[in-house]
Amino acid sequence: MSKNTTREKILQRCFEAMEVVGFEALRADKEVLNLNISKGALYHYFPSKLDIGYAMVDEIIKPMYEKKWSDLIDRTEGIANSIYELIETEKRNATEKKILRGDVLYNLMLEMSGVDAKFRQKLEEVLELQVKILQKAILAGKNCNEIKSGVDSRSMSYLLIGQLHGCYAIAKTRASKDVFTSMVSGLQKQLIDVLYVNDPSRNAQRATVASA
Amino acid sequence: MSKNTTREKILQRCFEAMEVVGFEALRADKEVLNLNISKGALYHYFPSKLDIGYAMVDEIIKPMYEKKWSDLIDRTEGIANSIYELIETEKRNATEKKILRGDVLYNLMLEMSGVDAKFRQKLEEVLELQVKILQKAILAGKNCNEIKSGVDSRSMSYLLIGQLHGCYAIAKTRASKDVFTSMVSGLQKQLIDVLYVNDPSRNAQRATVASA
DNA sequence: ATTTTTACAGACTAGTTGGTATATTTGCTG
DNA sequence: CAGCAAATATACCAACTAGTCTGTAAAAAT
Repeated sequence: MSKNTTREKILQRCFEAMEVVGFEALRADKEVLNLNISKGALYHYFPSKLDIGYAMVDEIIKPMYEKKWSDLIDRTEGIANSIYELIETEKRNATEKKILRGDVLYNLMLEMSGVDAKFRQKLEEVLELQVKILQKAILAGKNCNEIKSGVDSRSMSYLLIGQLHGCYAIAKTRASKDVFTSMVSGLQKQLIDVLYVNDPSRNAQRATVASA
Repeated sequence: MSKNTTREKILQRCFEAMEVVGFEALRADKEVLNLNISKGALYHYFPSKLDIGYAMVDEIIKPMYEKKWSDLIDRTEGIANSIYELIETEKRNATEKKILRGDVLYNLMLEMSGVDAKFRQKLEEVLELQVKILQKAILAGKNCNEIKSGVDSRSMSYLLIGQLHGCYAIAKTRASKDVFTSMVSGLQKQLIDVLYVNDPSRNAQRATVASA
């Protein structure tokens, strides 16, 4: 899978630790020591801790979130259904542990946006990447009459991504996976009212029954 | 206003600093030194830094968020309008600086929920306080036929508060007040579709014209 | 073959952190 | 005013932080 170079091993390990504790609390030298990689090697590949952070965003997080929405890229039909299904996946993938950690990108956004300008800019890129994919999909959904013509694709994309963020944040504080799933379900219901011409949850049910 | 005791001065100053940099980055001793209060006094009133945090949540943040939603407490009519107006206020109060900082409670939730159990529990209390006020209001709104009977008051409350959180988070990363106001406007439009029997934005317009 | 560059190792440092120990002052009570 | 506790000052500390320094072994270039 991964190239398994020292640099990539460092990055992966630091990312996994950062997912759990956040960036500021990450102790990069201690993490890599567990891989029998010395501090010298660490600072050979990365001039500073912040540079590890930048690399994590560019090389791990950005591709990760691009993949997350990849179902929507260059679609011309079945879009309403796909969006609904992607949100459904978000629920399915939730575990108690993941909810306690929250979403890596969202956590980083709140932690680092105010701390370092370059970090903020890189996180903004990832955010914008998601928004653009979603925006294009909503536009296409309007074209094929699956999505109501009244919705503004750009602001709806921001809102939807922000709303998902909200679900993660509240569920993290409530420390409850159930809170997360029920909030996301509520979000889906809202979308059916606001976004879709037809109700995609029916298709989803059909699909679920068919695959059972 | 405030009692101006040493303890309260410490708490207020630490809170103001914490609003900007977060809890972990707060240097309580250096903050109070600027008030000519020594480290000895600080640790006389608070056994540890975490205890300062707990006190900030209990004595400053909790009342702050209770006040924020106080318009909804024990109301029996004009509820849809009041909710709409409170969200409108959120937009009005936004400044570029505030958006860069984000919302104190939300920031703390993401920063501290995973770090300290007692902190999480205290933040959960504040969250729950807001949810309960909103939930009661939505219930009352259903009673007086201002809010659609189909909505579940509890999950809708969570969702609404989470959605506001989402607006703050995205706007912080985009570093733009405009992003915030446009997201909140989008949220209001959704609520009109999903929540309200009549469109409260018309009343709001009427009220705005009348007060001008 | 020799020089140069890359990749690493690990001891070391300067600065910071939250917190303590001890001494001194203040304000109250009898 | 004596005595005592609360309030405050200040020097101090151990642990920890990100990052540097010096050195070396292997690879690559010349």
